[in-house]
Amino acid sequence: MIDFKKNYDPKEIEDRWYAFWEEKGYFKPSSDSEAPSFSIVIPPPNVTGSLHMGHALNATVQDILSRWKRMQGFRVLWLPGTDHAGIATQNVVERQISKDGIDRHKLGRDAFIQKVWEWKAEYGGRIIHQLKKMGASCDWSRERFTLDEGLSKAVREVFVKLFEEGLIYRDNRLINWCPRCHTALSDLEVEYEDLEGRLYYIKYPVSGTNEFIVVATTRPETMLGDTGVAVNPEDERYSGFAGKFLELPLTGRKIPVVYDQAVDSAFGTGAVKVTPAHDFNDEAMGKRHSLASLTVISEDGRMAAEAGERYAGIDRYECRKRIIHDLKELDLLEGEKKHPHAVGHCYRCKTIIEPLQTIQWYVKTRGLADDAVKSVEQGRTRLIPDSWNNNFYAWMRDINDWCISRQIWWGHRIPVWYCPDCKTDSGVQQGDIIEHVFFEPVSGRISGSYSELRKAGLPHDDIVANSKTIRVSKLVKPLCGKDDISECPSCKSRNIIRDPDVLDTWFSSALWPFSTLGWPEQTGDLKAFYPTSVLVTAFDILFFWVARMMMMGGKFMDDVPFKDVYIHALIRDAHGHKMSKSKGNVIDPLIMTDKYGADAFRFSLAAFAAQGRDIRFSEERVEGYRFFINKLWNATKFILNYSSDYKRKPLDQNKLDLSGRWIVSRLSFAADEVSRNLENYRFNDAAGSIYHFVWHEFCDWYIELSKPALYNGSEEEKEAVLCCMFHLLENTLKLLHPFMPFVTEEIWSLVFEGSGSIMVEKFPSNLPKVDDAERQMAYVLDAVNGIRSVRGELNVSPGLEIRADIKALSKEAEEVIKANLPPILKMTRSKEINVGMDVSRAKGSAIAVMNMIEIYIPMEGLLDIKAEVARIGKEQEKIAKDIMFINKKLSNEDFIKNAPPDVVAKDRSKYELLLQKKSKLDDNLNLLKTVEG
RNA sequence: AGGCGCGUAGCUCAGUGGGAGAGCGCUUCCCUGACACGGAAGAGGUCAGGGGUUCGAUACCCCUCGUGCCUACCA
Repeated sequence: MIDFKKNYDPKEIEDRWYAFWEEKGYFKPSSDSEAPSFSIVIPPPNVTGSLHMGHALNATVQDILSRWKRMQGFRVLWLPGTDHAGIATQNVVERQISKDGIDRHKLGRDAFIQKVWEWKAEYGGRIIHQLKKMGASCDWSRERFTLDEGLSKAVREVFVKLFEEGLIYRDNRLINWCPRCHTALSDLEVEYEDLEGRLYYIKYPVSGTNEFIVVATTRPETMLGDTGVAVNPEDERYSGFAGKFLELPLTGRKIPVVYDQAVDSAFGTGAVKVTPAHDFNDEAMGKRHSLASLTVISEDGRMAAEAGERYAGIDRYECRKRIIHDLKELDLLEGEKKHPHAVGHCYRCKTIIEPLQTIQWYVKTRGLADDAVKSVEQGRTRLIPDSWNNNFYAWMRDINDWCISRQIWWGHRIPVWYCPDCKTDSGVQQGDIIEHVFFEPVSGRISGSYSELRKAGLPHDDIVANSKTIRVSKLVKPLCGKDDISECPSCKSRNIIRDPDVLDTWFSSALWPFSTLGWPEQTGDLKAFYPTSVLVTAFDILFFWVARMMMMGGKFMDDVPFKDVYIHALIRDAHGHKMSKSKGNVIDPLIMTDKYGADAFRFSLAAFAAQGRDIRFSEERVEGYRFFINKLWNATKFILNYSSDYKRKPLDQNKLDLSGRWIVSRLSFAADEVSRNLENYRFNDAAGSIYHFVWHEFCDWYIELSKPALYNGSEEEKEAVLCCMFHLLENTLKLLHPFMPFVTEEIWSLVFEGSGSIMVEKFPSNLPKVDDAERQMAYVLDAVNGIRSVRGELNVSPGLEIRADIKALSKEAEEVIKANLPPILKMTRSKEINVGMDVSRAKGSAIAVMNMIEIYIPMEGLLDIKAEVARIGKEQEKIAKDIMFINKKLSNEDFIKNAPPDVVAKDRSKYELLLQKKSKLDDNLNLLKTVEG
């Protein structure tokens, strides 16, 4: 006899089973190369991250799919890993070393990177460990990191190829710059937030007159870089200013008035200052009118030398105050007012970004994006739910070139070198236009062009090693190669300078579906598992990541990276707010697994995961699913209680009684539902199907129906029931295993001792069905439900055993009920039930009218006639309403003419049934009234 | 401003061109030999509002209101 605890306790078993599976190698793809492949690459979590709700849902979905497919016989690979999160990781380590007063520049590039690797070795595995707690069946032997040697090789290969094809290029234009992270950011890495700003009205004197043009701006500090003022050509207020100049206050520079359609006359004063070096719109406007571009804010967010002596070196927001103050002194500030507007922030550190003109590397995305769109349009990649298609198309249509260079150290360094000793095509010495800024003075120099510094006697290596920033003019010819370059191929100089920038982390993530499988080598994994079967992700990285993988996959693999993209919801708190640390509404998934067990938590996430809607997380529901697991546990315990000396036999349908045939049929139905729903990524429906079967069919009905046979039945009856029970339990556990791996494995091991792990069992399909069981079972269900209703509604004491008379309206009904009397008696707490086609109502009986039977329950003078009349009357009313409704439909010629015949037929038979029921209710009611009960 | 979505039982949400379902909560009753993490019986909904298409609309179309998100702009 197995020692079965009263209630299920997940704590002691989860880690044990996880270790067991891993040790057995079950997470690795089977070596059966004939089996069809099923592959998933994990969306690599940030190596600095720890598991949050989003990861938990994401991992649960992937694990359900992986375990399910594995049980279906697929050769499953779920490949895990993390990304190196360039900016985030660098920030973490910089903070760490700054506690010891160390700046990364003092440490030097190589030593700093070494520090980051050390940090990664110590803390980088946290999220992996947390995924294991969730039960994730990833193949850890294939775990990858975006900075691994192999993945770095892939990055290099891709960069060089794109460079050679001209799809990667350098350009000098305005980009989003984070002054704190000290790097460029892509468009996507900027988050806009509404802030309460101020709109300042500033008077710009018109040269040679006493007039002013008043401009309105939210960023007065940028006026130092103004190179024009624009007005709308239609704006009559400004019609006379063509060709005139303004005197830019605080600088004395003369700037032109230009006319541009883009100016909104209704906003502010209808005149807008133009600062091409610090605003994206102004940059475009400047280009249209050939205005100069003057950078007045530098990379650290302080005013640059060009801002003038009075302002240079002070912070951009301090400068704003000073400008306002100075304008007031000059009486050039006409006014100011509150003005809410959206301001871009760095997605990593939340610092307000500064548009800056810099030279960066870009990927030309147009053609790649068009191909990605085609793969969705042609269905080679499906987005699920497909309501995302339009969003995807729209974004891809408007995509800008992708800025991929970052001015940080942690990441894939750009494989490009520059030779200062060569000349540009136009004959300029390249060393003259490569500018170095040192971290601290070297031989008394803090900056200068490469040529100058060499002339001043600094050795090449010192110049490079001490450079905080290297600005390489666009004119300098980049040297790019698969292998590192140590000498200039044309002039053979060994004094070459490597581009200091690294690539955007997403650049390497974009290669993830094939770089992790060994590309650029043509590996067996690549052949077996690319394209991957499905990508599971949330919509918030659809563009960041999914779109870019599609672009790169199409370009380098000539095939989509995944056939399906299942886009799951975002998890919000119970009030629908996004979870965030600052709001303090974060729920830690590990606390959930600790409190309720990983299985209950996973099942909840699956049950929440309806397509197309965000999830409001409710802890109560997790608790509810823990109860469900306990229910399963106790059902198992019940079976084992009565089977200690039972030897398991294969299911023989001929030996089953009606309830057995019925429940076997229901199981088959439930199994089909689970599979069908999983096929369609309907995880909530799949979870619901199995939940309903286990609780409301298996436990509520079959176990109860089988009790008489188990308690008092013959050996044969008992054996038939147990045989059925084990069939149900076995398949239920298998159906549940992808959702709840731990408890199913635990029960499996206890019940089906010696049969190995449930993980490698076959997922149920094509289970036996029984056609007529449902119809016949309806009589039994009606009998039980009818009697229970009467008992409940008339408050018959639960302990009181009653008698019931059942009038069967068909021979079949009579026979079925007679054959199933013991469970009906037990389930209705009846001591006696008379069944027959000629049974009639005894005086003082309560009444229940069902479809094929009528039930009379003698109340021994306790029947409250008035209450019973009211009860029956209420039911009559309901039926009368239904009859009226259907009658109206059936007497409508258009309905008969236009509705599908089966619908009409269905309504007709429903109508007949209702009429019958009504007449029976009428008869019984008359009886009640006329003969005083 | 444009786009997408949502509004169904007290709450959280499924759902479908043929008179609406679940879980939790609520009411009444029961520790009946798997389970009180349980069992039985109930109550509860103009499917946001208005219009249209249809024999028939909660579902499809349009409008309004409320609500959430995304994208762009905001001098």
